[in-house]
Amino acid sequence: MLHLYDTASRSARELALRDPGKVSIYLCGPTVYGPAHLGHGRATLSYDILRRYLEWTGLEVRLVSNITDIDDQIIKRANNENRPWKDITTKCEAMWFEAMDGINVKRPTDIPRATEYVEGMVAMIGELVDLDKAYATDDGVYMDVESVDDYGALAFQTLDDMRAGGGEREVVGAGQKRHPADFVLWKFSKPGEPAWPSPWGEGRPGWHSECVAMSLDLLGEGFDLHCGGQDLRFPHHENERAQAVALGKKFANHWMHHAFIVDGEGEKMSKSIGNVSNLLDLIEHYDQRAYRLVLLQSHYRSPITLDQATIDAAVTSLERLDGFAARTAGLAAEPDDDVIAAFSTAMDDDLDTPKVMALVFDTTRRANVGLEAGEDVAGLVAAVHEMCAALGLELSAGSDVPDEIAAQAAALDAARSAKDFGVADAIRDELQAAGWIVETTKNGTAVRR
RNA sequence: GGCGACGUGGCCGAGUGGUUUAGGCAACGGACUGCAAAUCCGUGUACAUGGGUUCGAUUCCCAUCGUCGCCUCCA
Repeated sequence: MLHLYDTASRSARELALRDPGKVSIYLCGPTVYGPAHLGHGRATLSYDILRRYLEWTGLEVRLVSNITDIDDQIIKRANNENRPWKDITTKCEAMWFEAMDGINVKRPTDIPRATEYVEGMVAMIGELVDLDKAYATDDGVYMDVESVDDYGALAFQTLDDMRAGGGEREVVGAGQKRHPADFVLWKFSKPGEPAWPSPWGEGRPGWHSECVAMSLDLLGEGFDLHCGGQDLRFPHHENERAQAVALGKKFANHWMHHAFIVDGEGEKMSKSIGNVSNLLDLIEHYDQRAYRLVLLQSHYRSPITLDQATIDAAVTSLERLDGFAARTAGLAAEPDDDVIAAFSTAMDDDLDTPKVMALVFDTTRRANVGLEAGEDVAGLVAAVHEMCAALGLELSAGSDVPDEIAAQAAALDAARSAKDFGVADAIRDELQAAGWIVETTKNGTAVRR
């Protein structure tokens, strides 16, 4: 069974399942006000890998991932561009899923939108107010963090320590808050802003409430796993948890956080892989699988550098794996037990995908060696495919070769047999110029792309 | 200032108190090839700096330098 690092307990522990055979996961999704960037890619790819592995082990995964479609950033952009905010959210959501499809990230099983949950959030905030754990001010309704005993459990800091630091930062909503860390649950709207009714006045929900309402509604109390980026650990996840705790509800049983990508300069997010800073550009310019492979070759809790060289290296590695797939295309067998066992062991150890990729490459090499020696390597080949598939990495044995290209390959072989090397080289150059990968095998010339 | 993470060979990136190696990419040498490509074999004073613990540290501890994240709305 999977042992996964748990942020709250700060140790790797078994991912305990509330319901046997089923995994309930909540993943904080995007705010749809711009294109999906490379950072979003790491998030979704990391959890796609987790999800696929869990499914591979035979578990039924329910993955809820929300769309935040009402938020200050959205309003700001709508005002700047003088167009309806829904126009922005609709288009950005469509682009988001286009990007997700492009990097082969499976759709969540549930995709709730914030705007669909406003009533539920109002009801929840009402309960908090009734419990005197939330209160209204002139600009909204705030959560009283001091009413939550263990507030700071995910921040690893007490409220006093938090207050001690961050000196020069502006405290939002300062004047009327009971504590500087109190966060907004409901924001009163200004004229012209999108607004929903509430007992305290028209407004919109704060960011931290939607995930609580949605996760508890769709997954129920004590769901298995809550995921997101390390920057969400605090304040977002802390604040989600605070609301659930204040309501007396059991929240996530396990917390998983992934690290960021940085660019070659060590900045938080890449702005310069070539000209690429968003996912759709990346997919357009590079092998879609390259980013996934880069992530698989490092650990999800380590920050990684993503620059031109990193992507290029991954693209080359993929060509190597594709070449292997092409070379072994006809072989079919049950995957080698030992390899698969090693795979499971590594994955169960906090998703040790770097070790798994080392295993994939080692297995590939062993199979290549066996192949030349004329041994039966079908089990190894099948194991490579099994592992890659379980990680969402699809190997390509190449597309169909048109008759005319096959004819050229045959002509190349004929020229070589006749020791007519000038002709042979010319044909090879021609094929390569047309984008075909030309390989010489024992059975003659093989082409693919 | 507080909290968290991190500094590994040309690059990316795992890992470990001690004999032989993560893995990928690149480079170089070799096998194979008509030549290549692919594949395979082999090669490279690696573990930020200074102390300490230890028979022995890249791995543990302390300090220093540097990097990154969070400390109110960013994956």
